[in-house]
Amino acid sequence: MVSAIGGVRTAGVIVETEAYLGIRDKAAHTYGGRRSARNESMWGDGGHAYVYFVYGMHHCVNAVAGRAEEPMGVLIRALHPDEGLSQMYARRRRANEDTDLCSGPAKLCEALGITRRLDGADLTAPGTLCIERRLARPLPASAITSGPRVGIGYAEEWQREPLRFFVHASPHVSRAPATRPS
DNA sequence: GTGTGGATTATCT
DNA sequence: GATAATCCACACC
Repeated sequence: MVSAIGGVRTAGVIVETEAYLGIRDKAAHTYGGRRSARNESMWGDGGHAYVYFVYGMHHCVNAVAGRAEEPMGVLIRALHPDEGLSQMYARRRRANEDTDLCSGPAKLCEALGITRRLDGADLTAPGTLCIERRLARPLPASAITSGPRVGIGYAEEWQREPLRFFVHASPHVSRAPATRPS
């Protein structure tokens, strides 16, 4: 994932995501067909960004995945930063090491300068925000682990669905693999 | 190292 | 008026 703001590129390899499965997923902003100005871009065609603001101070970014009128998305939870690190440190004064820059959905938005101004951006074409192929070859499936999603305690049975995906060997994921849910 | 609670505001009811 | 797809600081072990 790449941002280019004010001519400065910052980028990293996506190492952690969560899936949100549309109107039937209780954890999704679009559960039950809820549609509003805030989540409008989730209802557009896939390949665009959905950027939202939470907890009065944080932004998070999704890649919209469904077709138009199918509000599915992939929350980008962590990156392995590999370009524009000095700019990331400038945006995140509190970070002391590379693993503090993008190891969380709100952190990576701060590091890449992503705000609601970029809501709806086309991720498939070069621009201020886009997703590029950054690895020479895809990771093997064995490098990726799934587990329960994070921060959605209100979602009842959907809470435990293994819809979080992360590269288990990466030190840049947002937290250690979840210990078994009883 | 681990656990707990405060910050802070857009958005919806 | 309540809630939220989070992060950070600080207390305590």
